[in-house]
Amino acid sequence: MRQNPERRRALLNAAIDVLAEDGARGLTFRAVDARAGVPGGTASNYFANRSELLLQAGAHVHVRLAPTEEFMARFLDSVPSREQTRLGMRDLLRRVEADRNGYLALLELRLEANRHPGIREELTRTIRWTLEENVRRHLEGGFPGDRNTVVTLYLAMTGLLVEHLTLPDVLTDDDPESLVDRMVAVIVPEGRSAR
Amino acid sequence: MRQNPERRRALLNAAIDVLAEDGARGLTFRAVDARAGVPGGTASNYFANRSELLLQAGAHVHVRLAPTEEFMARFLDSVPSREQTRLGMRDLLRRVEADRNGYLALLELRLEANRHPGIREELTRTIRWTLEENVRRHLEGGFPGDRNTVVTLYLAMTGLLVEHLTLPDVLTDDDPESLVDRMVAVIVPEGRSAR
DNA sequence: CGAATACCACTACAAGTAAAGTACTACGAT
DNA sequence: ATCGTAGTACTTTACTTGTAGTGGTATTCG
Repeated sequence: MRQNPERRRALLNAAIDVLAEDGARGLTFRAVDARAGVPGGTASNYFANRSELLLQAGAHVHVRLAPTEEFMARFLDSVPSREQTRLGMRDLLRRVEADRNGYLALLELRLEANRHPGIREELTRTIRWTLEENVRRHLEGGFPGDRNTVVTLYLAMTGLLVEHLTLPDVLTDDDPESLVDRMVAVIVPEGRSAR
Repeated sequence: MRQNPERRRALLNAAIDVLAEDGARGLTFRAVDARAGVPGGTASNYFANRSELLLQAGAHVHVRLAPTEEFMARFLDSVPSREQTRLGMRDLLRRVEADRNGYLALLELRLEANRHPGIREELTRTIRWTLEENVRRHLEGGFPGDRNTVVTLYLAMTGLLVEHLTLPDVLTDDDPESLVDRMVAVIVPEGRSAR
């Protein structure tokens, strides 16, 4: 088993792109080699088997999709309001559009989770933590709405991203940005926090 | 090319189950044969190639997931209210839980849509029509809320179903039914129609 | 009523494809 | 000089597909 961490990262990024572009069906060692631009057989030397590759790709996807520290700092410093929440959702949309493959790979991994308990645990833990962090920051920061508001927002945003990435022409009357705006307007109350 | 419609339907149902259980990676003619309990080579005789199989499975999934006529009639006869909307969402959840594989296959097909324009068109057309029908019925029926309400509800419900089917333990504090209830409470205004 | 025909189920085969794993050589860094 | 890695090449295995061929059944026509 080879150890070069830089190359390992490159292979994981390639695996994420392969997942997004060719689906779980296309995720083979050789396909990852090709996508990473390394000679055939390399991925074999870095991952014991397909499951191991999937698992590590699942962990790496969150690194790629995480918000920048800079944005988080700015968000936490702001005056809590519905408008700030709107900007937060817009930033999420922007990040996903900037790394379309990352989020598509996450969707592929969600479906793989039905078959691989290891991946299910990994994704559940990470996504659950992210959601709970969002709830905590929202409530402690004094943003308008309660837990249900945040959870509903999370679900609607998930639906929007799925729709936008897989069947963009279903919601073609609206560009996704204004769709986000109107979604926030429906879900988040206007005033300060309810509780 | 064989024509027996009963057998064709059985093969399509088997294809949907294979998609859900083994993913796009596992969808081969032989796997469909095995799942349908027919001798090997049968699916080859009913579908020209894999794309054709996917396309017809995509069309058939909507047949499996469609609400019963009986429910629709009862819904249309009811007095419009947030409570009725809640029951409608609960029924959707019930249907999806009753045909878990159908909805999972739909998610697999959504991801395949990124690669097959034919499937993308098929799914876009059907899902778009369904959404627009929901909007129309909601508004014409005098249910509370406007277009944004219905679209937001659709997106949140999509997110909820994705979450519930792929990573059920992310939202484990709440059983999905009460989650639906609270989601509707957040999104749909209490009173009669706003416009 | 019987025979012919058309369709289908099922078995079996043949060939092609691709994926995985590993052995081997060369190279570079320590 | 040695250890770990890059890169190449080969072998083996497994899987998938497509189709030919056979036998059975239902339907239609004389």
